Order: sequence, then structure tokens, then C-alpha cells
Amino acid sequence: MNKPPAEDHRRRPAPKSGKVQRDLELLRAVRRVMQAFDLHSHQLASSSQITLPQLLCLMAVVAEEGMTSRRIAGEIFASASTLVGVLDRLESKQLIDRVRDPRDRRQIHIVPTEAGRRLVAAAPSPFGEPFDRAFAALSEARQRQLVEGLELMADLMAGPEERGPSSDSGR
Amino acid sequence: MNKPPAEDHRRRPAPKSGKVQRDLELLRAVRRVMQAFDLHSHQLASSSQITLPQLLCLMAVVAEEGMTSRRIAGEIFASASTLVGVLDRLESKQLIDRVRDPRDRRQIHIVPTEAGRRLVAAAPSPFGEPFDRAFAALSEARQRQLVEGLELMADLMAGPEERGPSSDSGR
DNA sequence: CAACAATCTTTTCTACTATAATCATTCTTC
DNA sequence: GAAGAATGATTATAGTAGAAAAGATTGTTG
Repeated sequence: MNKPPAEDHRRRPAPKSGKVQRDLELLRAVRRVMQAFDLHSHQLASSSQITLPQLLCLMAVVAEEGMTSRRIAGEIFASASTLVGVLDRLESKQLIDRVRDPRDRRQIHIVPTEAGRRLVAAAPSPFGEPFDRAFAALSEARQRQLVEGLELMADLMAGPEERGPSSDSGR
Repeated sequence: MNKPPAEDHRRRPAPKSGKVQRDLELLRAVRRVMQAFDLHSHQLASSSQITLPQLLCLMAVVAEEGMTSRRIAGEIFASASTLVGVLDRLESKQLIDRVRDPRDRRQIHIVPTEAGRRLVAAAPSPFGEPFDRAFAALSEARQRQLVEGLELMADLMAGPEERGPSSDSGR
């Protein structure tokens, strides 16, 4: 327990220019959210045989059936290649089916199976009951602060120009 | 909950119970932040030979030298096993050294190399200049909304009991 | 001192993520 | 109708992530 080295690195605690301080704070906040997210995802996997990204994907598929991989990727803010793995796992669990479009065989429509629909219907709350309770207990203002704070962060990081897959029909 | 036998599942657009709606909104906001974070991390890797998790780790190592792997994991909210890979990459880039404690050879103290300190000193802003500008342009209230919103989210997801290793009296 | 417990790091395994390259299919143009 | 562009899904590759288990070392106890 004793601080061993005791070599005098005459290293000042660093000026901490305020900006660095804030960056660190922000960096850690983002990491905490990401870690909590991953953590909960693993817990979910233990209890429900499905991870959070998979559930999010499945929810999107149930919400609107027959979407293409590309569409789904836009919906849940993931890249197309990421979807492949997620869809593979959902398919091997028989929660979705890949249906090739007979008219345009490049496209593959994703439809949920009965089991997939059931799972979403009985969906465990994506963030967990403890979160739901804690969130519900917040004041309206705090709830908005949370949601808008997150969205603001996302906007700022992604840059104002690239705002999701909105109907930007310019190809 | 107990859904009475649904005889009419003719694919209505789904009731969207408000809660589901909000969950989806939140889920996507988190995903957007994570995606933006990863995206920027890759860009950073191209320009600075270091990814965001690596930079965060290195910053922690420079801020307080000689920490053990476990300590650092706590500081940056990662698991111990995750740190191994990050430290491996930092070490192979010769930005840190692993120094075995002579007294307790289980422990390994992480110290930055000169190159590591230089890199942090000349640190590219972790979130990028565009973000910095956009953030600085926000009102004080909005800035706080962003930071506190993120932290609130992390608190709620992690649960109130596990509140990071905040060593208020440590330094 | 030998057996066991505790602690710290690393390895192994699975999953998620993105970019770039590849494959299959359709559309366009001549 | 064939060459080439365009579009959609997938694979290849690499970084990141956590859990579980293994490895190494130290401390404790009989």
C-alpha cells in the first residue's frame, strides 16, 4: 500500500488548462455511457439471448417489415457492414428471415419470424427496469436535459451537415 | 404485459406507446454518440497515429505516472482486460513502458515515454477542432446541458451505487 | 515450509464497429 | 444485346470491448 517508487519525478500536476480538464470530463462521460451500454448489453444477452444492438435491429425490423439491410443501417445508425454480422446472428437464432426480392435480386428484405415478433413484444426494456424507474423519477426538465444533451453531443460530434439519413435525395 | 389473445394482427403501424418511442429515441441518440466517437477515433488514428481510447489512456498515464493497469481501467472506465490491448498498442508504438514493481512483481507500473509525453502535450483536441468550436459557441447553459446530460445518462445506466472511482480527496 | 487464499495481469473467446475491397445483379448506353 | 456504370450485400481486415479463465506472484496459516 505504501507508495513505492518515491522517485522524484519532478513532474508538476500539470497546469490543467481548464479546456483539458473539460475534455477529460467529456471523454470520460462518453466512455461511461458506452461502457454502461456494453455492460447492459452483456447482461441482456445472458437473460434474453439477445444483445442490445441485436434488439435494436430487431425492433426496427418489427417496426417496419421488409426493410433492406441498408435501410435498417440508416435507422439504427450503423454501417451496412456492421449489420451483416448482427443479421447473421439474428438469423441463426431464427428471429428474422432474409428474403430475396424476386424482382430485384440485389435486394434482400428482412422480415421478423414469429419468434422475433414475440421477443420484441415481450421486449425487456432496452435500458433495463432500473433505468426506466430512475428516468421516470426525474423531472420533466431533467429528462429533457438528458435526451437533448445526448442529441446535442451527437450533433456536435457528427458535424451539423451530416444529420442522419434524412431524405437527402441528391445522389 | 398480458396481451389478450390478439386475433387481429393485421400489421398496424404499432401503437407506439410513447415509452417505446422514447426508448428508441434514446437508443438512437446513444448510438449516434458512440458512432461519432468511433468515427472520430478512426480519423484521429489516420492523422495522429493514435486512437481515441489510446489517447484517453495515455492522457491518464501522463496525468499520473506509475499507475497500475487496474488503476487506469478505473480512471477511464474500461475493464482490465480491455486495457491490455490498449496498453499493448501504446507500448508497441513506444509511447509507454511497462515497469514491473520490484517489490511486488504482480504489479506493473505504466509510465509514459518521452514520446508519449510529447504526444499528449501536443495533443490534438480529443474531439476535434470542429467540435471544440461548436461547443465553445454554445451558451453556458447549453454546455452544461450537454455535459450533465451525458453524466446523468451514465449515472442512470450504471446505477447509483457504482459511481466510478471518484477520488475527491486523492490528489 | 507447504497449502491455500488473495491480488494483479494476461489470454481466450465472442461480439460489435468501420473502411475498403469484392461479388452479384440491375440499369444505361450504344 | 454486350460493355460499363450503379447499386446492394457481403467479405477482409483491424481496433475495441467485456467475461471468464488461466498465469504469476504474494500473503497467510497450519
